[in-house]
Amino acid sequence: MSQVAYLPVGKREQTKVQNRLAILDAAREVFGELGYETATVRDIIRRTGLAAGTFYNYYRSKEEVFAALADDGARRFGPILKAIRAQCAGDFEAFIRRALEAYFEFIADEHQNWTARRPPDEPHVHIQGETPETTAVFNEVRDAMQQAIAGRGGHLSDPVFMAASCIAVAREVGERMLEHRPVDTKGAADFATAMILNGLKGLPKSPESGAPG
Amino acid sequence: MSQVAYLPVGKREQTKVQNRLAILDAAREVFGELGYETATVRDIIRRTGLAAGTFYNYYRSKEEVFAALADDGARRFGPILKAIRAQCAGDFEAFIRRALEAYFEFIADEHQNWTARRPPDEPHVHIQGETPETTAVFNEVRDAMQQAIAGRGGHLSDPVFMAASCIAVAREVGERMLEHRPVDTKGAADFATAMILNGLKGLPKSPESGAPG
Amino acid sequence: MSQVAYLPVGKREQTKVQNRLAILDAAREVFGELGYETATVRDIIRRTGLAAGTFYNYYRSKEEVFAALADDGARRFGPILKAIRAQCAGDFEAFIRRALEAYFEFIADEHQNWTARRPPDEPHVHIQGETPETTAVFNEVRDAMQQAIAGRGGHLSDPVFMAASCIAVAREVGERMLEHRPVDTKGAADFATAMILNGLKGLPKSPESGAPG
Amino acid sequence: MSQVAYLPVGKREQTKVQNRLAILDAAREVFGELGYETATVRDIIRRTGLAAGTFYNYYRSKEEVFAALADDGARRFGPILKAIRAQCAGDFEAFIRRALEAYFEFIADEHQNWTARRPPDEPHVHIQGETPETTAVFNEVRDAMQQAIAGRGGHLSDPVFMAASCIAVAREVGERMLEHRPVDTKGAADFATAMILNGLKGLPKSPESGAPG
DNA sequence: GATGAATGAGCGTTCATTCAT
DNA sequence: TATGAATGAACGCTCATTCAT
Repeated sequence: MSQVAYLPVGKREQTKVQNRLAILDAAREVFGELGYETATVRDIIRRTGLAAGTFYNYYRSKEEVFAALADDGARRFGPILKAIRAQCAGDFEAFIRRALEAYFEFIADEHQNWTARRPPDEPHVHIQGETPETTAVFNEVRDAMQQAIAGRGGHLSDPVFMAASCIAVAREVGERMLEHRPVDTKGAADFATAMILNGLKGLPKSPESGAPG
Repeated sequence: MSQVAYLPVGKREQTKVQNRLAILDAAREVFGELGYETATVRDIIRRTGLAAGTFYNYYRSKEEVFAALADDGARRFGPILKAIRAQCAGDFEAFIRRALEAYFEFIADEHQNWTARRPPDEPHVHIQGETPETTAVFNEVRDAMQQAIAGRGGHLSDPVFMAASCIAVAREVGERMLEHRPVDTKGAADFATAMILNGLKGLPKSPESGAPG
Repeated sequence: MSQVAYLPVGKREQTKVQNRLAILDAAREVFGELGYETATVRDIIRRTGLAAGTFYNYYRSKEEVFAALADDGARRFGPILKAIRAQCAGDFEAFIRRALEAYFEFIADEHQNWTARRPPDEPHVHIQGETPETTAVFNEVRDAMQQAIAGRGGHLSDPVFMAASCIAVAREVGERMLEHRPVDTKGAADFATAMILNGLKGLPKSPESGAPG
Repeated sequence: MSQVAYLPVGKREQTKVQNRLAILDAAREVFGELGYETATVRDIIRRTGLAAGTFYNYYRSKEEVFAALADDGARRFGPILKAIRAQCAGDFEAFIRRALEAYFEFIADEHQNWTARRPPDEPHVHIQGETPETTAVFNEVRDAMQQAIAGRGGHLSDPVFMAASCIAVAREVGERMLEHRPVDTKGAADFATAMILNGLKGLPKSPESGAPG
């Protein structure tokens, strides 16, 4: 009967953590399969085996569980990206290359973990590449790129267009990558890096091109 | 006493045309603001001041009014794009440049016409660049680009990644362009053209680059 | 230009009469095919080629056109039944027999006229036997039978049950008759008459059987 | 401390059972008053005092609650009828008599239970005898009669007319019976049995009587 | 009188959220 | 805290009826 708990690891707390994780997992699946709009809270809790009301003990709304997933992705990816920025200080090209590599690896992992959990051969609907987590990570890469581009001295055109373009390339290549077996993160990173760096290199030098500042 | 009516000009016909336009306009706004899933038929008709049932005198469903908007865009843009393809046969770079110009001009027009119709200073939520019409036009450009890229002889990397990237750049640059005054279609086209053509030029030459087949 | 009209037969009146008839015909068809609940006013007017609003120049509601059809049947059948009652005064069995014959002939005619008007081989839904008109005629026969039964001197059981039974037999046999080709009104009348008269003959003699009075 | 629960007795379970019954009762009333087509789900739930959505916690659709009522009747009456058929094998007249008795008793019970549940003197519209339950029971009797008639050796006229007539008599007599106090099932059964058996006996002997085959 | 678009109450149904147990 | 039935606003859509033309 004696129990010394240095951390909240009693039965109750374990259950709480487990339930929270179960909801998150289910939500990731459901959002991935159905998209945010089509997915319902019922879809999520049905997959956990918990009761409908229990959902609201953990998240106040469908929106909040979505945000929590995104947070989770950001929390795991944030340090990685920060390290890359530190290592590549001053070397723009190296930063772009390594950030893209990390991004593609993250979303490939995410996708793989999640699809791996399903029993094989079970009937299931087509699965979208985007989940809140991959979206959040994408947003982090985008912000980092925007800062890197905006902060770069030199002769380049409008940084808004530049960042938007780089981001767009990364997102699209990432989605295509996930659609093919085997998932080839190196190939995707090579392609996107070349496309982005060469594209940026060739841009007109005038920042007064009329593009928004 | 002589009266030659080239068009239906009775009051009834006028209101009919007006109502149809009002519904289309409202639908464009609502889809732009909320997206297809979130938008409801009631959102659309509420904005017209018409009664709920009246919507269904003009369109059989939410899907149909969406398709009508997309059709409209495609119908207006299709011939333009076809002419460009004919004129630039064989000249890939010229095709890319002119297709992008035409695309940016189209969405700029669309956006302007539509925002111009609103009473100024009326409170309204931020409006996304994407409407069914611009989406349809965008899809046409995408298809044309994919064909152009896939059909190009030579040593290039995976056309799936290439087309996806070009398209993504066009879309993102287009959205950023619309967010700033004055809307500078020339600047956007210059930027996107350079980004895409230079990006493509610098790609690794081996089709075995690891990209999906 | 001279026109001597003893009756309202001007163009206007003709159209009015024609429209009224067209609506009645269409309503008979539609009620027969779909039943009162499922049938819509739109179904009726669509079949006339008239405009929706025109319906309401002739009948105030779906209910009213239904009643008008019933009236029409009653108006045509009433004199026939009255004549039979006069001729068979005092002869209960003859009255039953001839009333049933007249009833089966009426509904067979009605059914035939109406199905005959359709172009052959045109696809159409299954058609119910009952229309407001046949229902009305049925009601007249029922009332006559109830009176005849109630008014008969003698030893019989409860007239409410008796009338209900006779009526039920007539209705059911009538419906089955219409379902078979060739429509055999004589056979139906023979059967129903025998069933009813023999059934009535064998009834227990006590009017105090506890049945409602 | 020992507690053996044979039935769920928590408050929740009680309300659930109560609600289910309330919905069934309301549905029986509404279908009886308005008929299946005219009745709406809202009519049903309004009468229970429950919220609109609650209906769908118990039944998936209007159709399903109707089927549940019919099932209920059939489930209760089926064994009774089966026993009668077994006991009367070969004795057609006994079968008819006892089947009719059982039928009239069933619908009388049904009617009584249901009207008893209403608060007395509350204003309410007249209620038809037919509910899904009585309809289902009636259908069972009909099927049994049709088989008995069709399977009987001998010289009789068309079984289609015969079965239809017997059934019609049973139905109509049943409805009249319910309309009068006190409800006299014995009187109704005596009457219907005599009417049917005598009616059948007196039928013309030739199967070529002109009735449809 | 004929027209047919406009109306709006009402339909069956869904679903995020609440709350008594 | 977990439960799951209850809630009720909102959905897409239908249709009897009205009314300006």
